[in-house]
Amino acid sequence: MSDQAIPLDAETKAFELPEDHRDELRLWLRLLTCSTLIEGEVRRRLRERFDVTLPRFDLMAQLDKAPDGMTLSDLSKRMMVSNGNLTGLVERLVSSGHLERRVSELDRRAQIIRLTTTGRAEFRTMAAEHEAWIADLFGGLTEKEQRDLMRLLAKTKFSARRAMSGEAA
Amino acid sequence: MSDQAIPLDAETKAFELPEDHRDELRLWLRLLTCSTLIEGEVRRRLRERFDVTLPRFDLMAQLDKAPDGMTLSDLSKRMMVSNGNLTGLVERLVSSGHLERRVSELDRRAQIIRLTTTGRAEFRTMAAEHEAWIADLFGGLTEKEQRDLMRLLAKTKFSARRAMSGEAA
DNA sequence: AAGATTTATTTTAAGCTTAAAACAATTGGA
DNA sequence: TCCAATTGTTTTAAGCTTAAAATAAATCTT
Repeated sequence: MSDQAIPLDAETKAFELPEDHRDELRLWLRLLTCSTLIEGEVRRRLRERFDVTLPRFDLMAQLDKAPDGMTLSDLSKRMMVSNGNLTGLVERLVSSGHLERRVSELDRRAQIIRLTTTGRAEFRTMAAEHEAWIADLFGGLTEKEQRDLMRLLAKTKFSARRAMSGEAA
Repeated sequence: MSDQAIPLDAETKAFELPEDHRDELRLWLRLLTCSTLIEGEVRRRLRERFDVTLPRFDLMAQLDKAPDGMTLSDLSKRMMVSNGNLTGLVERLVSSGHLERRVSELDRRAQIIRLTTTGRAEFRTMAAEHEAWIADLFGGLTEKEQRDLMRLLAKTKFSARRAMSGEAA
């Protein structure tokens, strides 16, 4: 009779055996590689073609969807970046004439940020080209593959959010 | 007879009609959201649990796989970051005793960077926990879904690389 | 209404990141 | 050999990013 018997039933976690999670790690690294690769290329092209940074483009993209403007807090939630980050970003885009800020009438702490006419026009030019780049970068996937990937990423997002909100699997 | 007749055959691109690429854009934004979400959480936990930044963790991860060390150039290729970026990162980790550098005997321009004994031990502690976090974050996907996602991301990476190397679809 | 809490934003300090220029050592020819 | 091109690294300038502290206005409680 063996002294170091290990339960055959994997569900029996009495010994808290270190499980092998290398597959999930590989999956994460691949997801990160894809994201980094594409983001880097988009960043490079935005700089090259329009002399604009990706964070500025992203900020303008959010505002383009909100004709009446948004507050900094709304923006920071949408963009998943810190409030302090936006302060500087908005400041630079106001200086360059792409954005305008006005104090909210309902809440004197808050500012409403909006695209200027120029800012909106410039953004739309960039956005059209940007959209074509993305289509090109994902062009090697069939429509079905794109749909499948879309679905799996939705599930991944949901899975991560649940794990982040502190639950049991 | 209509003046603004549009060719019924979508393949006939004589007019270069602006195509609709919103689906690819949505796919890209979802990929980016997943990546940002998970990366942010990993960053937060690394700081909270080990007081370490993600770039430092990533650098140590590369070096852990190379017992004999790597040059800065090798590292920058692997990590997809600039050389100048690594200079500072390595400098800080050498200061903290996690890394050591020695001049290559074959090429006096190059330095070989390695984990110190301490650095390696600390990294492995962190890596084990990190792996469990990732498994948790991806835990909502079945094994099949993980395999499918893996395959689709491989294809995405391939697609992006091809688009970046300047080819026709 | 006063005081406590929350919410919106800015500031600060530190670190990450890049592109471009500079520098240094190596390699490949003529 | 000498010189040009390449390769490995650092420096510089600018901008991005965050967490934490500070400030200010609104809201809630009693």
